[in-house]
Amino acid sequence: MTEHNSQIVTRFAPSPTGFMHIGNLRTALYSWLLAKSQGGRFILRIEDTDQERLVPGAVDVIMDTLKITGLDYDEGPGVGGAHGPYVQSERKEIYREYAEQLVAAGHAYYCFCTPERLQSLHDADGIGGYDRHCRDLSADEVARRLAAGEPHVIRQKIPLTGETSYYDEVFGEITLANSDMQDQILLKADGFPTYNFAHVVDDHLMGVTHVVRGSEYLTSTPKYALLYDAFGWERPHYVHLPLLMGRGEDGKVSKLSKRHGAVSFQDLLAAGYLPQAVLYYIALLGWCPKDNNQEIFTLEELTKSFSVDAISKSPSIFDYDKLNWFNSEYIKALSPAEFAERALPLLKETCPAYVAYDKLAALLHTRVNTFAEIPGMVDFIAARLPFDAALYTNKKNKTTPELCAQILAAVRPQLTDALWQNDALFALLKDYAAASGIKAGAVMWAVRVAVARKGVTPGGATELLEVLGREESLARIDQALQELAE
RNA sequence: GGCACGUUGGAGAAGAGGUUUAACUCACCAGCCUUUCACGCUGGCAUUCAUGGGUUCGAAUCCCAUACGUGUCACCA
Repeated sequence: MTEHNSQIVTRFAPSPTGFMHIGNLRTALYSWLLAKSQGGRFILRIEDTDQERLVPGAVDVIMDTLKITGLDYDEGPGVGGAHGPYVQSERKEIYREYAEQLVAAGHAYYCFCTPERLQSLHDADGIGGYDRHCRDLSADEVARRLAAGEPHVIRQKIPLTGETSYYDEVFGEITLANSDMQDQILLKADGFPTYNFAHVVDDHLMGVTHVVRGSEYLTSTPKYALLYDAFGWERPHYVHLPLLMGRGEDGKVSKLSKRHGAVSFQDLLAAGYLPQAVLYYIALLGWCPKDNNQEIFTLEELTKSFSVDAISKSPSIFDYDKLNWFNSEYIKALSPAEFAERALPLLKETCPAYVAYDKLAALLHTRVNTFAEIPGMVDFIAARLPFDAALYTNKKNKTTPELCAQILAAVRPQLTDALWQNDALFALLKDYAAASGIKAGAVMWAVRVAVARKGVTPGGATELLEVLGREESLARIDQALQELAE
């Protein structure tokens, strides 16, 4: 940061695609953090200049996401501000004006080439740029074709020689030969600007001091810098972020995308992740707090420790294992009531009415990574699983089907209605173990397996009895006794 | 293919010439605890920082080359 005397202004400028990619969310987060950690302002701007990709309701998705995550903005759609409108399609006239200003100054030119001709310039791999066919058209010809209403675009006139550099706050000095840059399109034939042009005009007009975005823009930024120069505007500070990658099933790493699984914020929420778990997990991808604190629970804490110089240059791989751990930590941090509020609907939906939902929820609280796992964890309650004799043999507790049958037969008559509560049930089984000389673990194992018919359950034997209720428990034990006899 | 950027363990990473026998977290493994699993606790998990050179008394940290990876070369952003 070199600019301390004036206020920092950052922005998040997504295009409304209908979903919030997790990489975009991280960009929004860092952009927000940069502004807020310096007492600056944060702007939301919608980049919807591609008329062919308009998605209805997509702006709401963006606004909802920022709302849920607490990334509030000082200016933007819905809240207004002094530099509006904040939706690019509503600023169409502004771009034309500035583009023509550039043409007049000799930094841009009209191009009448057809999309077909442009297409033919690309090789088989789609590589190969514009040949600057219209760069030196005479003023007369341009005027004539314009008057004739010929479709046209406006392109940036990149210097043919020399090189352009800029300083990136993360990557340092970046230099590109001007000859390696294309005369990119500024204004499209439909009159809308391209991203390449619109964001420069808007960032300047909106007073953005720090541009925070993904590193895929690292090598196109010199062109933008040239645009600032052509206008005589002060260039902003650039903060390019390392990419978020995913590892595919083939083991290859590439830009995080749908083929890696759930990668949009709403997909992750739907998969049972908590908003803050997602937010704070991605905060740690490409950035590390100085104290290396892995568990951050508030945006304030994050804001306090955020600094641009701690952003890493190398791409990071999105790891669902760690996200799961994060999520389980945040779930554990929930109060029992908060947990129940989210878990209960799921339990009522999947489990029969005789189930003690509250007790079950309490058992699940510390054992769950995501809410989406719950149905799978309680499947044995929702319906009786098929008999599996192998479960009755447990090495550690030294159980065999015969022993289990013996235990169940002995215990079953003592299971009276009166003691249907975990502690009492537990005491009963413990007493039986002591009296019979059988290991407590074996007794518990027999009962739990008989009742659950599953090896891994969200609770011990008597906890499950309590959850299932007396009637269902006894029915399951009777069934087990019968099956073991056969 | 050109250009740009990157490279510390399976993953996130600390480290910014000597106090590093490379921190911490996830995952994994082992043990303990235990009414199973989980939780919790304890311990293990890179003699090595992509490779090869060089600079230096000394390098993960500086330089060069190579390899590999990623990004980018659209009337998409």
